[in-house]
Amino acid sequence: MKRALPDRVVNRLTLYHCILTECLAKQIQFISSPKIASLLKIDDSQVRRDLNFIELAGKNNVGYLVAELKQAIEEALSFGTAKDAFIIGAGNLGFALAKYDNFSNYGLNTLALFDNDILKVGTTINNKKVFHISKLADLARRLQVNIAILTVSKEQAQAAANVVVEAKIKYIWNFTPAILEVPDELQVWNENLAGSFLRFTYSSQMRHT
Amino acid sequence: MKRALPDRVVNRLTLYHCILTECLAKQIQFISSPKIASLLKIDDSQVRRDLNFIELAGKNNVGYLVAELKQAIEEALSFGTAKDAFIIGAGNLGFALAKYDNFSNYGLNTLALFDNDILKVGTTINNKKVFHISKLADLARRLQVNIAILTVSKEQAQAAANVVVEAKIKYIWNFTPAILEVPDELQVWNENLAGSFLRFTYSSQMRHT
DNA sequence: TAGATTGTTAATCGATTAACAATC
DNA sequence: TAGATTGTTAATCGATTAACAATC
Repeated sequence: MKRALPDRVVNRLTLYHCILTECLAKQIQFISSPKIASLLKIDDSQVRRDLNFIELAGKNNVGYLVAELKQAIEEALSFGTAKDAFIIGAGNLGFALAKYDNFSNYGLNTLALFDNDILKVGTTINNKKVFHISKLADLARRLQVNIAILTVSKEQAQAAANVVVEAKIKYIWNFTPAILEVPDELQVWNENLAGSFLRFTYSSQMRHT
Repeated sequence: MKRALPDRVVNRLTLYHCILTECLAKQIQFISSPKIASLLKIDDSQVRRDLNFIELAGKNNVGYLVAELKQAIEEALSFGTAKDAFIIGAGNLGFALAKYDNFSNYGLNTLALFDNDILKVGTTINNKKVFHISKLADLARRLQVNIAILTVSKEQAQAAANVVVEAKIKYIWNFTPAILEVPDELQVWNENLAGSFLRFTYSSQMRHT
Protein backbone atom coordinates (compact mmCIF):
# COMPACT_ATOMS: atom_id res chain seq x y z
CA MET A 1 0.00 0.00 0.00
CA LYS A 2 1.27 3.44 -0.93
CA ARG A 3 1.86 5.96 1.79
CA ALA A 4 -0.65 8.74 2.26
CA LEU A 5 -0.42 11.83 0.10
CA PRO A 6 -0.26 15.19 1.87
CA ASP A 7 -3.42 17.25 1.55
CA ARG A 8 -1.67 19.94 -0.46
CA VAL A 9 -0.47 17.37 -2.94
CA VAL A 10 -3.96 15.92 -3.30
CA ASN A 11 -5.28 19.40 -3.94
CA ARG A 12 -2.78 20.06 -6.69
CA LEU A 13 -3.32 16.65 -8.23
CA THR A 14 -6.99 17.51 -8.67
CA LEU A 15 -5.97 20.69 -10.47
CA TYR A 16 -3.55 18.79 -12.69
CA HIS A 17 -6.42 16.45 -13.44
CA CYS A 18 -8.56 19.34 -14.66
CA ILE A 19 -5.78 20.38 -17.00
CA LEU A 20 -5.31 16.85 -18.29
CA THR A 21 -9.01 16.51 -18.99
CA GLU A 22 -8.84 19.60 -21.16
CA CYS A 23 -5.70 18.33 -22.91
CA LEU A 24 -7.42 15.10 -23.77
CA ALA A 25 -10.36 17.01 -25.20
CA LYS A 26 -7.93 18.99 -27.33
CA GLN A 27 -6.14 15.78 -28.40
CA ILE A 28 -2.89 16.88 -26.82
CA GLN A 29 -0.79 13.77 -26.15
CA PHE A 30 2.08 15.03 -24.02
CA ILE A 31 2.42 17.70 -21.37
CA SER A 32 5.51 18.88 -19.51
CA SER A 33 5.87 19.96 -15.92
CA PRO A 34 6.79 23.56 -16.86
CA LYS A 35 3.61 23.73 -18.95
CA ILE A 36 1.40 22.53 -16.08
CA ALA A 37 3.22 24.85 -13.70
CA SER A 38 2.71 27.91 -15.86
CA LEU A 39 -1.02 27.25 -16.19
CA LEU A 40 -1.35 27.12 -12.42
CA LYS A 41 1.30 29.71 -11.72
CA ILE A 42 3.32 27.44 -9.49
CA ASP A 43 6.86 26.07 -9.54
CA ASP A 44 7.69 23.39 -12.10
CA SER A 45 9.80 21.30 -9.75
CA GLN A 46 6.82 21.13 -7.45
CA VAL A 47 4.79 19.56 -10.23
CA ARG A 48 7.46 16.92 -10.78
CA ARG A 49 7.67 16.27 -7.08
CA ASP A 50 3.91 15.80 -6.84
CA LEU A 51 3.95 13.42 -9.76
CA ASN A 52 6.71 11.42 -8.13
CA PHE A 53 4.37 10.82 -5.20
CA ILE A 54 2.15 8.80 -7.47
CA GLU A 55 4.52 6.42 -9.15
CA LEU A 56 4.62 7.76 -12.63
CA ALA A 57 7.47 7.98 -15.07
CA GLY A 58 7.71 10.89 -17.45
CA LYS A 59 9.76 10.89 -20.59
CA ASN A 60 12.89 12.96 -20.78
CA ASN A 61 12.79 15.74 -23.30
CA VAL A 62 9.07 15.19 -23.87
CA GLY A 63 7.06 15.30 -20.67
CA TYR A 64 4.24 13.11 -19.49
CA LEU A 65 1.75 11.10 -21.48
CA VAL A 66 -1.55 12.89 -20.83
CA ALA A 67 -3.77 9.82 -20.82
CA GLU A 68 -1.40 7.88 -18.61
CA LEU A 69 -0.95 10.70 -16.13
CA LYS A 70 -4.67 11.34 -15.94
CA GLN A 71 -5.32 7.72 -15.16
CA ALA A 72 -2.55 7.57 -12.58
CA ILE A 73 -4.11 10.50 -10.72
CA GLU A 74 -7.52 8.90 -10.89
CA GLU A 75 -6.13 5.72 -9.39
CA ALA A 76 -4.17 7.50 -6.69
CA LEU A 77 -7.23 9.45 -5.61
CA SER A 78 -9.57 6.50 -6.21
CA PHE A 79 -12.00 8.15 -8.59
CA GLY A 80 -13.15 4.65 -9.41
CA THR A 81 -14.45 3.87 -5.94
CA ALA A 82 -18.10 4.88 -5.83
CA LYS A 83 -18.83 7.13 -2.88
CA ASP A 84 -22.56 7.36 -2.21
CA ALA A 85 -23.89 10.46 -0.56
CA PHE A 86 -27.07 12.14 0.60
CA ILE A 87 -27.70 15.85 0.30
CA ILE A 88 -29.33 17.36 3.38
CA GLY A 89 -31.26 20.47 2.40
CA ALA A 90 -33.21 20.73 -0.85
CA GLY A 91 -32.63 24.43 -1.36
CA ASN A 92 -30.80 26.16 -4.17
CA LEU A 93 -27.39 24.90 -3.23
CA GLY A 94 -28.63 21.37 -2.66
CA PHE A 95 -30.28 21.41 -6.07
CA ALA A 96 -27.16 22.81 -7.68
CA LEU A 97 -25.05 20.02 -6.25
CA ALA A 98 -27.65 17.41 -7.13
CA LYS A 99 -27.60 18.57 -10.72
CA TYR A 100 -23.86 18.75 -10.91
CA ASP A 101 -23.28 15.60 -12.91
CA ASN A 102 -19.59 16.26 -13.11
CA PHE A 103 -19.31 14.87 -9.59
CA SER A 104 -19.91 11.34 -10.76
CA ASN A 105 -16.68 11.49 -12.74
CA TYR A 106 -14.98 11.81 -9.39
CA GLY A 107 -16.80 8.88 -7.85
CA LEU A 108 -19.40 10.91 -6.00
CA ASN A 109 -22.94 9.62 -6.43
CA THR A 110 -25.72 11.57 -4.84
CA LEU A 111 -28.53 9.13 -4.20
CA ALA A 112 -31.19 11.36 -2.67
CA LEU A 113 -31.97 14.64 -0.97
CA PHE A 114 -33.58 15.29 2.40
CA ASP A 115 -35.48 18.26 3.73
CA ASN A 116 -37.82 19.10 6.55
CA ASP A 117 -40.12 21.12 4.30
CA ILE A 118 -43.10 18.92 3.45
CA LEU A 119 -43.73 20.89 0.26
CA LYS A 120 -40.39 19.74 -1.12
CA VAL A 121 -40.74 16.12 -0.08
CA GLY A 122 -41.65 13.89 -3.00
CA THR A 123 -40.27 16.16 -5.68
CA THR A 124 -37.47 14.99 -7.91
CA ILE A 125 -34.33 16.68 -9.11
CA ASN A 126 -32.05 15.08 -11.67
CA ASN A 127 -33.63 11.69 -10.95
CA LYS A 128 -32.95 12.09 -7.25
CA LYS A 129 -35.92 12.05 -4.91
CA VAL A 130 -36.42 14.44 -2.01
CA PHE A 131 -37.30 12.60 1.21
CA HIS A 132 -38.39 13.91 4.56
CA ILE A 133 -35.48 14.24 6.95
CA SER A 134 -37.11 11.71 9.28
CA LYS A 135 -36.33 8.98 6.75
CA LEU A 136 -32.61 9.68 6.83
CA ALA A 137 -31.47 7.12 9.41
CA ASP A 138 -33.44 4.30 7.85
CA LEU A 139 -32.30 5.00 4.29
CA ALA A 140 -28.70 5.57 5.29
CA ARG A 141 -28.62 2.18 6.94
CA ARG A 142 -30.34 0.34 4.11
CA LEU A 143 -28.30 1.98 1.34
CA GLN A 144 -25.13 2.02 3.42
CA VAL A 145 -24.54 5.70 2.78
CA ASN A 146 -21.98 7.33 5.02
CA ILE A 147 -21.50 10.74 3.45
CA ALA A 148 -23.87 13.65 4.11
CA ILE A 149 -23.60 16.90 2.18
CA LEU A 150 -25.01 19.63 4.37
CA THR A 151 -26.63 22.53 2.50
CA VAL A 152 -29.24 23.75 4.97
CA SER A 153 -29.30 27.23 6.45
CA LYS A 154 -26.93 28.24 9.21
CA GLU A 155 -29.78 28.19 11.68
CA GLN A 156 -30.74 24.62 10.87
CA ALA A 157 -27.19 23.31 10.53
CA GLN A 158 -26.64 21.93 14.02
CA ALA A 159 -30.07 20.31 14.15
CA ALA A 160 -29.46 18.67 10.80
CA ALA A 161 -26.03 17.53 11.95
CA ASN A 162 -27.64 15.90 14.97
CA VAL A 163 -29.90 13.88 12.70
CA VAL A 164 -26.86 12.85 10.68
CA VAL A 165 -25.11 11.74 13.86
CA GLU A 166 -28.09 9.60 14.81
CA ALA A 167 -28.10 8.09 11.33
CA LYS A 168 -24.57 6.87 12.06
CA ILE A 169 -23.24 8.59 8.95
CA LYS A 170 -19.47 8.99 9.14
CA TYR A 171 -18.62 12.06 7.06
CA ILE A 172 -20.17 15.48 6.66
CA TRP A 173 -19.27 17.82 3.82
CA ASN A 174 -20.42 21.02 5.44
CA PHE A 175 -21.48 23.89 3.15
CA THR A 176 -23.08 25.87 5.97
CA PRO A 177 -21.23 28.65 7.76
CA ALA A 178 -21.68 26.85 11.07
CA ILE A 179 -19.06 24.98 13.08
CA LEU A 180 -20.76 21.72 13.93
CA GLU A 181 -20.44 20.04 17.29
CA VAL A 182 -20.32 16.33 16.59
CA PRO A 183 -18.72 13.24 18.13
CA ASP A 184 -15.08 12.64 17.28
CA GLU A 185 -15.81 9.61 15.12
CA LEU A 186 -17.81 11.74 12.69
CA GLN A 187 -15.55 13.75 10.42
CA VAL A 188 -16.47 17.18 9.13
CA TRP A 189 -15.03 18.92 6.10
CA ASN A 190 -15.92 22.60 6.23
CA GLU A 191 -16.38 24.10 2.80
CA ASN A 192 -16.89 27.58 4.24
CA LEU A 193 -17.62 29.46 1.02
CA ALA A 194 -17.69 32.89 2.58
CA GLY A 195 -14.36 32.21 4.22
CA SER A 196 -12.99 31.06 0.92
CA PHE A 197 -14.11 34.32 -0.62
CA LEU A 198 -12.34 36.28 2.09
CA ARG A 199 -9.12 34.38 1.53
CA PHE A 200 -9.41 35.12 -2.15
CA THR A 201 -10.05 38.84 -1.81
CA TYR A 202 -7.57 39.22 1.03
CA SER A 203 -4.69 37.52 -0.71
CA SER A 204 -5.49 39.26 -3.98
CA GLN A 205 -5.44 42.69 -2.37
CA MET A 206 -2.12 41.89 -0.79
CA ARG A 207 -0.51 40.89 -4.02
CA HIS A 208 -1.56 44.13 -5.66
CA THR A 209 -0.57 46.69 -3.06
CA MET B 1 -0.09 49.18 7.83
CA LYS B 2 -0.11 45.67 9.24
CA ARG B 3 1.87 43.02 7.46
CA ALA B 4 0.01 40.51 5.35
CA LEU B 5 -1.55 37.49 7.01
CA PRO B 6 -0.60 34.07 5.63
CA ASP B 7 -3.38 32.36 3.74
CA ARG B 8 -3.64 29.57 6.31
CA VAL B 9 -4.12 32.11 9.06
CA VAL B 10 -6.83 33.92 7.10
CA ASN B 11 -8.59 30.62 6.59
CA ARG B 12 -8.59 29.80 10.27
CA LEU B 13 -9.66 33.32 11.21
CA THR B 14 -12.78 32.84 9.12
CA LEU B 15 -13.51 29.64 11.03
CA TYR B 16 -12.97 31.39 14.35
CA HIS B 17 -15.37 34.02 13.12
CA CYS B 18 -18.06 31.40 12.53
CA ILE B 19 -17.62 30.18 16.09
CA LEU B 20 -17.75 33.69 17.50
CA THR B 21 -20.95 34.42 15.62
CA GLU B 22 -22.54 31.42 17.27
CA CYS B 23 -21.21 32.44 20.67
CA LEU B 24 -22.74 35.88 20.32
CA ALA B 25 -26.08 34.31 19.41
CA LYS B 26 -25.83 32.17 22.53
CA GLN B 27 -24.87 35.22 24.60
CA ILE B 28 -21.51 33.74 25.52
CA GLN B 29 -19.20 36.60 26.52
CA PHE B 30 -15.79 34.96 26.73
CA ILE B 31 -14.07 32.18 24.86
CA SER B 32 -10.66 30.63 25.44
CA SER B 33 -8.13 29.39 22.91
CA PRO B 34 -8.43 25.76 24.09
CA LYS B 35 -12.19 25.98 23.57
CA ILE B 36 -11.86 27.28 20.01
CA ALA B 37 -9.16 24.71 19.33
CA SER B 38 -11.27 21.80 20.50
CA LEU B 39 -14.22 22.85 18.33
CA LEU B 40 -11.98 22.86 15.27
CA LYS B 41 -9.79 19.98 16.40
CA ILE B 42 -6.58 21.94 16.12
CA ASP B 43 -3.82 22.98 18.52
CA ASP B 44 -4.61 25.65 21.09
CA SER B 45 -1.28 27.42 20.79
CA GLN B 46 -2.00 27.80 17.10
CA VAL B 47 -5.16 29.68 17.93
CA ARG B 48 -3.27 32.06 20.19
CA ARG B 49 -0.62 32.51 17.56
CA ASP B 50 -3.22 33.37 14.93
CA LEU B 51 -4.87 35.85 17.26
CA ASN B 52 -1.54 37.51 17.91
CA PHE B 53 -1.32 38.23 14.19
CA ILE B 54 -4.26 40.56 14.54
CA GLU B 55 -3.35 42.73 17.45
CA LEU B 56 -5.69 41.52 20.10
CA ALA B 57 -5.17 41.11 23.79
CA GLY B 58 -6.84 38.27 25.62
CA LYS B 59 -7.38 38.19 29.34
CA ASN B 60 -5.36 35.82 31.45
CA ASN B 61 -7.37 33.15 33.18
CA VAL B 62 -10.47 34.13 31.20
CA GLY B 63 -9.88 34.08 27.47
CA TYR B 64 -11.00 36.51 24.80
CA LEU B 65 -13.97 38.83 24.75
CA VAL B 66 -16.19 37.36 22.03
CA ALA B 67 -17.55 40.64 20.68
CA GLU B 68 -14.13 42.26 20.63
CA LEU B 69 -12.45 39.31 18.94
CA LYS B 70 -15.17 39.03 16.34
CA GLN B 71 -14.80 42.66 15.45
CA ALA B 72 -11.02 42.44 15.34
CA ILE B 73 -11.26 39.60 12.81
CA GLU B 74 -13.76 41.56 10.75
CA GLU B 75 -11.42 44.50 10.65
CA ALA B 76 -8.36 42.44 9.84
CA LEU B 77 -10.15 40.77 6.95
CA SER B 78 -11.99 43.96 5.98
CA PHE B 79 -15.54 42.66 6.12
CA GLY B 80 -16.59 46.27 6.11
CA THR B 81 -15.22 47.05 2.66
CA ALA B 82 -17.96 46.41 0.15
CA LYS B 83 -16.82 44.12 -2.64
CA ASP B 84 -19.21 44.24 -5.59
CA ALA B 85 -19.44 41.21 -7.83
CA PHE B 86 -21.22 39.82 -10.85
CA ILE B 87 -22.25 36.21 -11.19
CA ILE B 88 -21.61 34.76 -14.63
CA GLY B 89 -23.99 31.88 -15.27
CA ALA B 90 -27.60 31.95 -14.11
CA GLY B 91 -27.88 28.22 -13.48
CA ASN B 92 -28.53 26.44 -10.23
CA LEU B 93 -25.22 27.31 -8.66
CA GLY B 94 -25.44 30.92 -9.79
CA PHE B 95 -28.90 31.17 -8.27
CA ALA B 96 -27.77 29.51 -5.06
CA LEU B 97 -24.96 32.04 -4.66
CA ALA B 98 -27.23 34.93 -5.61
CA LYS B 99 -29.68 33.90 -2.91
CA TYR B 100 -27.00 33.37 -0.30
CA ASP B 101 -27.57 36.52 1.69
CA ASN B 102 -25.01 35.51 4.24
CA PHE B 103 -22.34 36.73 1.82
CA SER B 104 -23.22 40.35 2.44
CA ASN B 105 -22.09 39.94 6.04
CA TYR B 106 -18.66 39.34 4.62
CA GLY B 107 -18.73 42.37 2.39
CA LEU B 108 -19.66 40.54 -0.80
CA ASN B 109 -22.48 42.17 -2.74
CA THR B 110 -23.73 40.47 -5.84
CA LEU B 111 -25.17 43.15 -8.08
CA ALA B 112 -26.37 41.14 -11.06
CA LEU B 113 -26.16 37.89 -12.99
CA PHE B 114 -25.21 37.26 -16.60
CA ASP B 115 -26.06 34.45 -18.96
CA ASN B 116 -26.04 33.76 -22.67
CA ASP B 117 -29.44 32.05 -22.53
CA ILE B 118 -32.03 34.55 -23.78
CA LEU B 119 -34.77 32.78 -21.86
CA LYS B 120 -33.07 33.64 -18.59
CA VAL B 121 -32.30 37.25 -19.47
CA GLY B 122 -34.67 39.66 -17.80
CA THR B 123 -35.62 37.37 -14.94
CA THR B 124 -34.88 38.34 -11.38
CA ILE B 125 -33.46 36.39 -8.46
CA ASN B 126 -33.29 37.86 -4.99
CA ASN B 127 -33.67 41.36 -6.44
CA LYS B 128 -30.78 40.77 -8.81
CA LYS B 129 -31.44 40.99 -12.50
CA VAL B 130 -30.14 38.57 -15.11
CA PHE B 131 -28.51 40.35 -18.06
CA HIS B 132 -27.25 39.04 -21.34
CA ILE B 133 -23.55 38.33 -21.26
CA SER B 134 -22.99 40.92 -23.99
CA LYS B 135 -23.80 43.66 -21.47
CA LEU B 136 -21.02 42.59 -19.12
CA ALA B 137 -18.24 44.92 -20.21
CA ASP B 138 -20.45 47.98 -20.22
CA LEU B 139 -22.01 47.32 -16.82
CA ALA B 140 -18.70 46.34 -15.23
CA ARG B 141 -17.23 49.65 -16.31
CA ARG B 142 -20.19 51.74 -15.23
CA LEU B 143 -20.65 50.03 -11.87
CA GLN B 144 -16.92 49.59 -11.36
CA VAL B 145 -17.25 45.90 -10.60
CA ASN B 146 -14.03 43.94 -10.67
CA ILE B 147 -15.05 40.55 -9.30
CA ALA B 148 -16.68 37.89 -11.45
CA ILE B 149 -18.07 34.70 -9.94
CA LEU B 150 -17.96 32.05 -12.62
CA THR B 151 -20.66 29.38 -12.38
CA VAL B 152 -21.13 28.33 -16.00
CA SER B 153 -20.54 24.81 -17.26
CA LYS B 154 -17.06 23.47 -17.83
CA GLU B 155 -17.57 23.71 -21.58
CA GLN B 156 -18.45 27.40 -21.45
CA ALA B 157 -15.89 28.35 -18.84
CA GLN B 158 -13.05 29.54 -21.05
CA ALA B 159 -15.37 31.49 -23.35
CA ALA B 160 -16.95 33.17 -20.35
CA ALA B 161 -13.51 33.93 -18.94
CA ASN B 162 -12.59 35.60 -22.20
CA VAL B 163 -15.57 37.91 -21.90
CA VAL B 164 -14.51 38.72 -18.36
CA VAL B 165 -11.01 39.54 -19.57
CA GLU B 166 -12.42 41.92 -22.14
CA ALA B 167 -14.54 43.56 -19.49
CA LYS B 168 -11.30 44.40 -17.67
CA ILE B 169 -12.51 42.67 -14.52
CA LYS B 170 -9.63 41.89 -12.19
CA TYR B 171 -10.66 38.84 -10.18
CA ILE B 172 -12.42 35.61 -11.01
CA TRP B 173 -13.83 33.30 -8.38
CA ASN B 174 -13.95 30.16 -10.46
CA PHE B 175 -16.53 27.50 -9.55
CA THR B 176 -16.08 25.57 -12.78
CA PRO B 177 -13.80 22.56 -13.03
CA ALA B 178 -11.77 24.28 -15.76
CA ILE B 179 -8.33 25.79 -15.48
CA LEU B 180 -8.71 29.17 -17.13
CA GLU B 181 -6.10 30.69 -19.39
CA VAL B 182 -6.09 34.40 -18.64
CA PRO B 183 -3.57 37.26 -18.64
CA ASP B 184 -1.36 37.52 -15.58
CA GLU B 185 -3.02 40.68 -14.32
CA LEU B 186 -6.32 38.87 -13.88
CA GLN B 187 -6.32 36.73 -10.77
CA VAL B 188 -8.20 33.47 -10.52
CA TRP B 189 -9.26 31.69 -7.35
CA ASN B 190 -10.21 28.12 -8.17
CA GLU B 191 -12.97 26.80 -5.95
CA ASN B 192 -12.74 23.34 -7.49
CA LEU B 193 -15.59 21.66 -5.61
CA ALA B 194 -14.95 18.19 -6.95
CA GLY B 195 -11.32 18.47 -5.99
CA SER B 196 -12.34 19.60 -2.56
CA PHE B 197 -14.51 16.53 -2.26
CA LEU B 198 -11.60 14.30 -3.21
CA ARG B 199 -9.37 15.89 -0.60
CA PHE B 200 -12.07 15.33 1.94
CA THR B 201 -12.70 11.67 1.15
CA TYR B 202 -9.02 10.95 0.60
CA SER B 203 -7.82 12.41 3.87
CA SER B 204 -10.73 10.90 5.76
CA GLN B 205 -9.98 7.44 4.46
CA MET B 206 -6.39 7.83 5.46
CA ARG B 207 -7.18 8.80 8.99
CA HIS B 208 -9.38 5.74 9.43
CA THR B 209 -7.19 3.02 8.00
C1' DT C 1 24.80 17.62 -31.22
C1' DA C 2 21.92 21.22 -28.82
C1' DG C 3 18.02 21.88 -26.23
C1' DA C 4 14.50 20.48 -23.35
C1' DT C 5 12.97 17.79 -19.91
C1' DT C 6 12.91 14.52 -15.95
C1' DG C 7 14.04 12.85 -11.30
C1' DT C 8 16.13 13.94 -7.17
C1' DT C 9 18.99 16.13 -3.79
C1' DA C 10 20.08 19.82 -0.81
C1' DA C 11 18.81 24.39 0.81
C1' DT C 12 15.40 27.35 2.09
C1' DC C 13 11.40 28.73 3.80
C1' DG C 14 7.28 28.70 6.51
C1' DA C 15 3.98 26.56 9.58
C1' DT C 16 2.92 23.84 13.59
C1' DT C 17 3.64 22.23 18.09
C1' DA C 18 5.56 21.92 22.73
C1' DA C 19 6.74 24.22 26.64
C1' DC C 20 6.60 27.50 30.15
C1' DA C 21 6.97 31.98 32.60
C1' DA C 22 3.74 35.56 33.58
C1' DT C 23 -0.75 36.72 34.91
C1' DC C 24 -5.16 37.00 37.14
C1' DT D 1 -3.86 30.28 46.97
C1' DA D 2 -4.74 26.93 43.12
C1' DG D 3 -6.03 26.57 38.58
C1' DA D 4 -6.64 28.23 34.14
C1' DT D 5 -5.22 30.94 30.66
C1' DT D 6 -2.37 34.06 27.78
C1' DG D 7 1.71 35.45 25.09
C1' DT D 8 5.86 34.01 23.28
C1' DT D 9 10.02 31.42 22.50
C1' DA D 10 12.41 27.51 20.85
C1' DA D 11 12.07 23.03 18.63
C1' DT D 12 10.05 20.38 15.32
C1' DC D 13 8.06 19.34 11.37
C1' DG D 14 6.75 19.70 6.61
C1' DA D 15 6.48 22.03 2.19
C1' DT D 16 8.58 24.70 -1.42
C1' DT D 17 12.24 26.05 -4.28
C1' DA D 18 16.73 26.01 -6.50
C1' DA D 19 19.95 23.44 -8.76
C1' DC D 20 21.83 20.06 -11.61
C1' DA D 21 23.27 15.47 -13.38
C1' DA D 22 21.13 12.19 -16.37
C1' DT D 23 18.53 11.42 -20.33
C1' DC D 24 16.62 11.52 -24.92
